[in-house]
This record gives sequence, structure tokens and C-alpha cells, in this order.
Amino acid sequence: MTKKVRTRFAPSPTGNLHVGGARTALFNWLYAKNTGGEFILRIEDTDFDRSAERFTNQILSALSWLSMDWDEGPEVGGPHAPYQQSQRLERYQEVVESLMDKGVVYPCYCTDEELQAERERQKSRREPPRYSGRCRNLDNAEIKKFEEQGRSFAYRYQIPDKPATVEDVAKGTVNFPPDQVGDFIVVKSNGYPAYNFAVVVDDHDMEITDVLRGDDHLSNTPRQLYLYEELGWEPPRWCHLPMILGDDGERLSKRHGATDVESYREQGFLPEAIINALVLLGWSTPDGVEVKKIGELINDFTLSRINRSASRFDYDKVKYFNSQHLRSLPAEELASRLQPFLPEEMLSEDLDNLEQIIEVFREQLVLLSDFSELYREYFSNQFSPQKSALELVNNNPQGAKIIREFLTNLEGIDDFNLTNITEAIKNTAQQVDQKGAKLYKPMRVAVTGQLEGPEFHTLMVPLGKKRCLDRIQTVLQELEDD
RNA sequence: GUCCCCGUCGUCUAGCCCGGCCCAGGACAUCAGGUUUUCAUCCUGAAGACAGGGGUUCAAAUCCCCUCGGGGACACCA
Repeated sequence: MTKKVRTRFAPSPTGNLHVGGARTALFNWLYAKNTGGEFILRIEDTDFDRSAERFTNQILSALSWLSMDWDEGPEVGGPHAPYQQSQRLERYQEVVESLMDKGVVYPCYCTDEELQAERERQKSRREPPRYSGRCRNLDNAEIKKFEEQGRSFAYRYQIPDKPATVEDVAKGTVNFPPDQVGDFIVVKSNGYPAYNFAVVVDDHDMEITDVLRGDDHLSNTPRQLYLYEELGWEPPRWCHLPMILGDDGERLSKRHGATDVESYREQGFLPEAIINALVLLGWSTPDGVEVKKIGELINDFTLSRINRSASRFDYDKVKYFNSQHLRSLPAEELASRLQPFLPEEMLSEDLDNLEQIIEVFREQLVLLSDFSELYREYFSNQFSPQKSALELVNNNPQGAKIIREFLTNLEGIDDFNLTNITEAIKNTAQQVDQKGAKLYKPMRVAVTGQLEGPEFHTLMVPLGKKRCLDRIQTVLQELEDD
């Protein structure tokens, strides 16, 4: 029997969750869900200077919003707690000591300046910039001298001089020639573990079976592989995902505008739309159907359909997905999603009719935030017909007459429902013997003051009899004033 | 600079592993028509790509090589 799949997402809390990170999390989550495995969340906060708790909180909340729940991790705990690297320092120490016992780890007293100077020198000589191993064989006298100078030290791992072969699910077999990497730091001088060391320890301890991550990590993998071999641990399966680039083809960064998941939430995107858009970056559905619900994605997701080339996040397409998902949401659900986006001035009677109003605007909505403008335009008490709209009615010889007949027909309605309103429209059509735009435009203008917009007879129901009649009278008034 | 990854319509991609069904299919965006007695929706259509060059082969988007282009790593960042 094969082992149960355990994937993880291991963000560093040095910024908000951005689309690249979310995509990585998503693939790990989907893969775990698809195989009935577990998804672990781990916080890699070993960058003492840049990590901040508010980022951890933001990441957690963004993940939750996207509906990616984790089986183990912060807040939920689990058998391998704590899931935060800054709280696992003792464990790293323990592993470093075992490496020291094997003599494959040594203290390095080099300062930042020295290391940087070394790199500069190598570059100018057109050599690969990498650590020379100068502290590898320090004798006691030298160590004593450094100690007396008050220098701090970091631990470096002495890499074996041999090629590394990474078997990657997405990229295939990748060979790295020897001599490409220098001895790297496993524990920083502040006592915190360095990335390449901490991931190995944690992924092993947490029994991670599959590591799905951005392919910017591919060239780090040999280092990690060396460590796995040194420690006698079985490495996970690696699957390096193609990167998501900015619209200019460059690595995603702050200046690319909206890259935070949070900002999409604020703009009125639905989490399922973001997920739908994200999953198609570097992966494709087996049947070619692109708009999918989360459950369908879980069902469809396999590693074999991951592609290998980088992609860009297309804002227009996310909007398309949003409009599609918006349409398939039940009115009740949509009403609840809309809550944070409702205009403050919304009337209580309209609030009561929210679901009805939603149906009026449904096809027009692309973002949740579009609702309030639509509401203001068609439900506002400040009703002021557009000039161009009035002109059109004026230019129609029957215009005013249509509206007057329409008004009379509406006045006679007791129960102001869609059937009766439609009836009134039909009656008006017969009375004035008009059809098409000539008939409908004046009525539309009379009710909405505009030439375009949502289907106006559906809109009339939640607008209510009184507001409709008032508006029609206003329009008639303004027509006469001309 | 060295090493690694990648290169199909403007964008996301299918096809590539196992060459022929691909003078390359779909989606978004764009443009043009049409349906809907109004509007929105929707439908139909158009335009639009195998980075370039060599090979191998009866046959190459698919296999091999080179070039070019993009990205990544070479950090006491992850």
C-alpha cells in the first residue's frame, strides 16, 4: 500500500499572500484532497528581520477565505506541532549536532563584508560566485583568534563533491553537475536555521510525501537532496510548478499592482473565481471545460496535467470567471456574499427585497462591488432622467402618449407583481399600436430615466408601485416643461 | 559569467512522452453579424500561434543538435 499523501504549503510571513503563493497552496491542497490525503500548513518564519505576525494572520485569513482548509498547522494544531519554524529551534539544533558528529558541518566566521568581497572577486574573474570553503579547515588557533575578535559564526554544511539527480514529477529527471554549489549555511549566526536546512528537517519530521512548489526552488533542490542523503532520510517527491509572472513577463512583485489575494477580495472577486483562474495557470482540465466549481476541480486534479512553462495572471479572465461563478450562485448565497459591498444608503425596504434586486442585476454583475453602483443608478431616490433619454422620447411622436397610457395602466394594478406589470405593458402596446424599441424605450426611460440597463419590467417589481409611478410622473413633467 | 528550467494565437492553454487523425483545437480579450417586440444575456462568424536555423524520417508542433529569447539559482531571503 502506498503512503497517504501529505502535502504542505510553507509560506514565509514576510508579506501578504499573493497570487503566486496562493496558486502553490492551491495545487498542494487540491492534490491532497484529490488523493484523500492531508494538507499541512507551516509557517517559515526564520527570517527574523522581515517576518511579522500580521503577515501570518493575513496569510491564514486569505487561505481561509479561499476555502483552503488545512488538516494540520497553526490554529488547528496536529501531531507534529508546532508548525512554526521559530518554535522548532531545539529540533534544528539537535539535527545540526548529529551532523557535527559526522564532521560534515563546521562553523564559519566570515563576515557579510568578507563574503560579499569574495563574490565580487569571483565575478570579476568570471567565476561562479560561491562560497570558497575558506573556514572549512580552521585550526584551533584561528578559531581562537576569531573568537577573541568577537566574531559570531554560522554553521555550514560541507557539500559532497558529486553530481545530484533530482527526479521531478513536472520537469522529469534533472541532473546537476558537481561543483556547482558551495558549502551552504544550515544555521545562521543568530541561531535560526537557514531555509535549505529547515525545510528538510521539517518536511521529514512532518512526513511530507509530496512537495509542490515554485520552480524557482528547483536549483535549490540538490542542496536539500544532499542533506536528505546525509541524514539517511527518504526525500519527498518533488514537483516544481512553473512560475507565475507579471504581465510584463517579469517575476511578480509589488509594482505589478494587484497581486495580493486580499486586494481581489476587496475588489469584489469571489474566492471560487480566484481559485478557478489560479488552477488554470500551469494546469489544465482533462475535458477542456474551464469554468468549474471547487468540487469538480478536486475531482479532476492530477499532477500529470501540470505543464512546464511559466504563465501570466490575466485580469480579464479572472473577471470572466467571476461573472460566471456569480451567476451560478443561489440568490440567497449571493445576497450573503454581497453584504460587505452593499451601499450604506440602501433603503430598508430594498434590503428586504435584496434577493429580488439581485436577480435584476445578476447578469450585469462582474464584481460584487458592481452592485452598489447599479443600485444607486436604478434605485436611488434622487431620480433624475438623463437628458439624452428625454430627447429620445421627445423625438418619438408617440413617446409621451405611450408613457401616459403606461401610467394609467399601472395605476390600476393592485398587486404590483411581474405578471400584472407585463400585462400593463401589453395593454399599453395595444392601445398605442406600437412595438419594438419605439414602444419599449419610452417606457424604459419613464421608469429608469435611462436608455440602457437591466430588464426594466423585472426591475419594477422591487422598485415598487409608488416609486414607479412617481418616476413616471416626473418624466412626464420634465417632458412638458420642454 | 556558470548551472538549471522554459519557449504553440495579445493572454491562459490542448496537442509533445508513444511522429501521420494538426495547412494546429478550446477559453479570455478584440472585431463583425444575428436572436431576444427594450436592455442585458446568448448564439454565430472573423482575425490571430508551433521563437529561428539545421538535421533524422516517406512524414515533425511532436525526436536530435545549435542559436536566440525569457525566467530561476549561485544569500546568514525563502
